Amino acid sequence: MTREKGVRVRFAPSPTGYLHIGGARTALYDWLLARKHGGQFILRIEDTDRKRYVPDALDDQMAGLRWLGLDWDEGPEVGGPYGPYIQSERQALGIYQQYAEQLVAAGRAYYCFCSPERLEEVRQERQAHGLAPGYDRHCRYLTPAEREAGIARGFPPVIRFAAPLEGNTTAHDLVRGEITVDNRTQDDFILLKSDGFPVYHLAAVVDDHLMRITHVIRGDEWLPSLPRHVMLYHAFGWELPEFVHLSIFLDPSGKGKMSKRKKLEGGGEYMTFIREFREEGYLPEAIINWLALMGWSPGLGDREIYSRQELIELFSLEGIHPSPAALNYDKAEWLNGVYIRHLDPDDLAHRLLPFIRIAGQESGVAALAEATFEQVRPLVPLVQERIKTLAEAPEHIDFFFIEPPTPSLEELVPKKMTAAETARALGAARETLAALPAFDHATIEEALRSLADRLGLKAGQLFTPIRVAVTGRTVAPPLFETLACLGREKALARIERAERELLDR
RNA sequence: GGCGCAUUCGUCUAGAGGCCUAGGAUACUGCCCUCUCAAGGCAGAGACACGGGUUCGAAUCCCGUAUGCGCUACCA
Repeated sequence: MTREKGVRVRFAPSPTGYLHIGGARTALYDWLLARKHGGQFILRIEDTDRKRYVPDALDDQMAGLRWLGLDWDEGPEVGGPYGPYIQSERQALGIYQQYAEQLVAAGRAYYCFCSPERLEEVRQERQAHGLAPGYDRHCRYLTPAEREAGIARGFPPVIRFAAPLEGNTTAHDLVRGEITVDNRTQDDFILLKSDGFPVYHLAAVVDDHLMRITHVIRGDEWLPSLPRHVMLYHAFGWELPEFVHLSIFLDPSGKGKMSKRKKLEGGGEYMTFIREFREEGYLPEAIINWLALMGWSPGLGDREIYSRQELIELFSLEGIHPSPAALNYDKAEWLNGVYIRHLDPDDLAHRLLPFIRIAGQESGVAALAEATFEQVRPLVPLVQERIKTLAEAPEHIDFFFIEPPTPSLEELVPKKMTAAETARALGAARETLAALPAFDHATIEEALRSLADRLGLKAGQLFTPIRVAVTGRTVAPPLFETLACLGREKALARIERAERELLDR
């Protein structure tokens, strides 16, 4: 049933906001289908609502898609044989006007001169009578003279679709099956607005046809208007594409629709824009993996990690779920951690660098803000399996760049030890470290472990004060690697500082 | 209000009439490992919305109820 050859799919966002997580998932499914079948993924911009236009939205949408690696074969900036790919530009060419007029000429559409005020009155009256709110088809039955009078009045008309007055319309959705509506429940909806711009229904149908789209994958909110689109295809005499309506995302509680940035019960906020995931230090490959499995399943049942290539190979429309999904941020974090751990250390260092610099700028720490790849690369093994997002890295390694605050006695002194004992242990450790022929992980570990033995201390009793002295905190990366990375000079100085702190009190 | 879509552990999901004592993942809890934190290993708790059918047999098919969501614009 699926026409697999020559698959052409489009992602058609409106530039009314930043690239949203739900939009990104739609784009991903489009892209996966196109890549799987060697077809084309087209980006089309539906900017027919000039009131809601947001200037930097388009750039954000494209940047988001590119960050995710969802490259489009036709669309803005890359061109293609069916352009232009921005609807306002197509409108300027008269494309929608032409097709709307074609329906008027065929008796399948008509000019409507009703004012917004009259439409509002009609709506209220119909509602008061328990009817579905909608248009009363007043202008559908205008005489030629009345039509002339309307035009003469100078009020720019809209063009409405003359919906069939009887019978049924049947539409198909690949994941939901057949949907049949009674045509009497359908409104004479507007095709062309009085400003000459098309309404979504006209623009989408015309462009999908003209661009030879084979599969329309879009949000669930379009399902109720699918019959309208089918009617339009029929009126034009065009072949129908396949339709797939994706269910929406719910907020993390699973109770409400997730739309704009919203508050969590706990008081926090959750992310909804792709740019936020990027800024929080998520890897695009992790987001792809996460999103792919949110609303679709390869049916294998026992795997969570899929590479981009595997997703392309396994993807199929049949695996798409009809039910809404609540965003599982915990899983996104976990997945991101998995991907970070699998990264090549050089690669991770490059990705970490901007986050470290930004953290430095925000905290006013010049050494962090000016961090270099050469400085960061040796620290990668210390953080790689400890971070879930790139943005968490700076807080793990900032003490390499800046003198940590003097630790408190409470942090410094292990349980069952006195301040004096701790100071003695630190002194012994300092002397041992100072005398070491080399200052690498293995040498340090061997020396410190045997020192603990000689002092009759447990490993933790010796290592904890050293860690606190050197890093300024009780939770830090493994000690020996940390010391080796810090360098002997700084390590010794910090230990000595802690000793003084212990003795002074 | 009308019309439509949906309903398996908290969450993402496997499940196409007997393979289900309902599987995996995440999150949570405990134990192990261990220089802290992680990572890793093991274990535990946790679901077929409800009610009727159909059938020898239903998470799977049908009907109803409930709940959630969507649409009902010269927005998309």
